[in-house]
Amino acid sequence: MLRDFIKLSKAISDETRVRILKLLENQELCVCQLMFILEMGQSTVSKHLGILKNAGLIEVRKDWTWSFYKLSKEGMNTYNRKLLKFLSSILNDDSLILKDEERLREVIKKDIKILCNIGKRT
Amino acid sequence: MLRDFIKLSKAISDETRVRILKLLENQELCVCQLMFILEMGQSTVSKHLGILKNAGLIEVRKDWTWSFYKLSKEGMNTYNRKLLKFLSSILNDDSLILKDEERLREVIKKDIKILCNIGKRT
DNA sequence: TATTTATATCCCTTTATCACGATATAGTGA
DNA sequence: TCACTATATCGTGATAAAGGGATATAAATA
Repeated sequence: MLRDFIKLSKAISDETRVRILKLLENQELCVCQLMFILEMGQSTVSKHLGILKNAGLIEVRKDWTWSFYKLSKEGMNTYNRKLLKFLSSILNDDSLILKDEERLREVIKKDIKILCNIGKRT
Repeated sequence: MLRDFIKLSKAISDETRVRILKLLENQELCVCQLMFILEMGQSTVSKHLGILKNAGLIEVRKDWTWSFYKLSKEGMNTYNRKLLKFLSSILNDDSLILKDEERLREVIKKDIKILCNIGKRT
């Protein structure tokens, strides 16, 4: 349906959301980890994740007190599957994407408990 | 580059522009023909065509007094080529797209000179 | 040259989107 | 139960996009 396609298309028409998708290609991440990498407020990150989830591109896994987001694997329609595959093939040498991945490597070295508290006090 | 991808993505994040692209899959069309099919004002159609052209998805051919738009063939980057191919594979059974193609068949039966005058007086 | 025609551009109004702070919710641990 | 934490949602102001009328431009024609 055209409306579904537009919804999907709008979901990826935002720099922050593309950055999130590219980050999630590496591994699942929680909101506070993304806050740290993207240097954005909690409500902003959460809303972007909501839009991506609503478009069916990502899914959540609740673990302890954190919500871990990852790229959708199952139950995806044709558009979404093709799109994620396409996305994974592009932008891998983009400077901003590379910078984000650099920051991702920092993040996964830190204890998530400490990181999220740091994130909260900035 | 991420910015280019976002620009492309925004270009296809609008129902009217996707309808235009799907119409141009059939054949090249001028502004007044699109006005008739889409039932939209001249400035609106022209602006959408400008956005698609700016994103590199379509190109113009001036013939007589008309500007005929068609899908880009050459000089396209990877994103655009892949995207147009993807677009051609989807939405072909969407009701609105089918309705547009129905209307397209009407349009190409008419003399373009008469059609464009009709379009102007509505 | 003056006029008509097709299209592009400008301007305005309405609507959508983004980012953020504040608040709500839901689960954890004391 | 009460405080704490991670996330979601609400409200708001700023910016961007959509649609359309009015105007500008450029080519064709009288």
